[in-house]
Amino acid sequence: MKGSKNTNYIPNLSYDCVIFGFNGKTLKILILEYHNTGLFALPGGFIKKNQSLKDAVNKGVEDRTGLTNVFMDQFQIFGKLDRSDPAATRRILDGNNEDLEKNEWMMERFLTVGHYALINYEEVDPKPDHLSDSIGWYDIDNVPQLMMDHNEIVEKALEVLRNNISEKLIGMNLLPPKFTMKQLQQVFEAILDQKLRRTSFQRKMLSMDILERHEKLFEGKAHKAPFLYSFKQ
Amino acid sequence: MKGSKNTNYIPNLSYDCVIFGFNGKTLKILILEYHNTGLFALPGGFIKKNQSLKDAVNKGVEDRTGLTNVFMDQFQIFGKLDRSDPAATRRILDGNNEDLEKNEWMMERFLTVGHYALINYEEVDPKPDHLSDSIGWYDIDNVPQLMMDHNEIVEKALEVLRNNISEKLIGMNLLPPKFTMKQLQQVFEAILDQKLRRTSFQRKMLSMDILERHEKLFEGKAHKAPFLYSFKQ
DNA sequence: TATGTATTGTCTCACTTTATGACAATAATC
DNA sequence: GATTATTGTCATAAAGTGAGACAATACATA
Repeated sequence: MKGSKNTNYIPNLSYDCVIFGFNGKTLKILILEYHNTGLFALPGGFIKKNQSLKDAVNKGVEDRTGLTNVFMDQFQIFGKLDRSDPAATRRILDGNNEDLEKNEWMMERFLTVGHYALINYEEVDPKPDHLSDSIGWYDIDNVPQLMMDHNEIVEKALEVLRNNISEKLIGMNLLPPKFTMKQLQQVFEAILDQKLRRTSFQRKMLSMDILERHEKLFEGKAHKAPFLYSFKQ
Repeated sequence: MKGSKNTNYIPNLSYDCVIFGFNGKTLKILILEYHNTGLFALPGGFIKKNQSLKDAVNKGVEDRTGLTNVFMDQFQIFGKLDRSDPAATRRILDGNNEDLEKNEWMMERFLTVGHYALINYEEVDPKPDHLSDSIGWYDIDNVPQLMMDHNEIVEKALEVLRNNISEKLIGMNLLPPKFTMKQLQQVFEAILDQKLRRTSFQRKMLSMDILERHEKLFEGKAHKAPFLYSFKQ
């Protein structure tokens, strides 16, 4: 996008992605901060004219996390008239010494396609892109003020994640390939933001016939070692 | 959009809407046929540059059904590279003696925002728009071949409807304000495409405390008259 | 080596929800 | 007045869930 009129991208349309990770205790999301602006935002970008939406988002997430084959889903397009903020865009371009005139198209109204991604926190090495100072993990209940309507996008993403966790079993994407029952429970608890009963949870998970039991995990702790599990198939 | 370059609309972005109705027996959707083309399609359209996505879709549905305040929700954006079909668009414009050059922008790649709407079948008087020959109801299991990826959009819409019917109680939008328990059950059965148990269904609906019971409905049939219900609030 | 500690896997019992069938009530017909 | 089809509700069985109990066990400590 650097130093050119917009001949490459679909105009007026962007994507944003709420990237969830789980560090064993709390649910986190990736947020980036733009150079010299104090502006926080979700990772996002534009769709090339010869690129599918899916490819565009995958590419964006890969660039920022180094991960490929990330579980990801779009959940809503945000299309309000007043959601864009050209002043903020201008500040970002200014802060990076980008040519304003040549990026005029970015000041227009944008609709954005909201996505969420679930990734294994431990495998990720977030990298800031060329416009950003930093990219980092924030606890889901401690998200700073974000630009435009990005806070609303985060709220919606979390809502969708909560609705989907039980039926679609997508929580697996937040864990390493092998995990203990306790870890699985902690993921559910972090997403739903409520305590679950250990015995009921275990019974339910096992009865669903989706887990494969492996060797035990010896952590060196003074108690019975738990089994490791993976998702079947 | 008639006779102008595209200065009014967001380029490369459209909406399509799967409009569901229920005639008492089967679930139906509205499909339109373009003049002199034999092309069937979902009702859809473009978003004006100074119009929110929601307003655009509401307007489109109102124009075609005469209904305002229709229950509607977006469920997915379709963004594959090859989903557009400029040849079909050209046939539609040709069939209506529209100026091809002035509508050149319509031949570009489009992403579309899929919506579904639920309406009271009996209140609707579908009207073809100026490009269309006819608009009419089709049984959900007897949908003709549609242009572009519209069949896929219908499939997805139905899937989303099925997933949402139980938890979000959106089925009410398919019924008149007052209805019998049997009618309500028939809506569920049509959407889920499976028989439900009368007693369990009734008990569940009543236990949810969402229905208000009214006078009985005397249909002139030789059996006990059922109560009429409406949704609370 | 023996004992203590924290956590795990599983079981039990009470309680709630759901499935399935039974049955009386009733609006219209014969 | 008897018949018919459907409705509203109850009875019982089956399945699922909540809450706690308890033995098993991996390691720490003595």
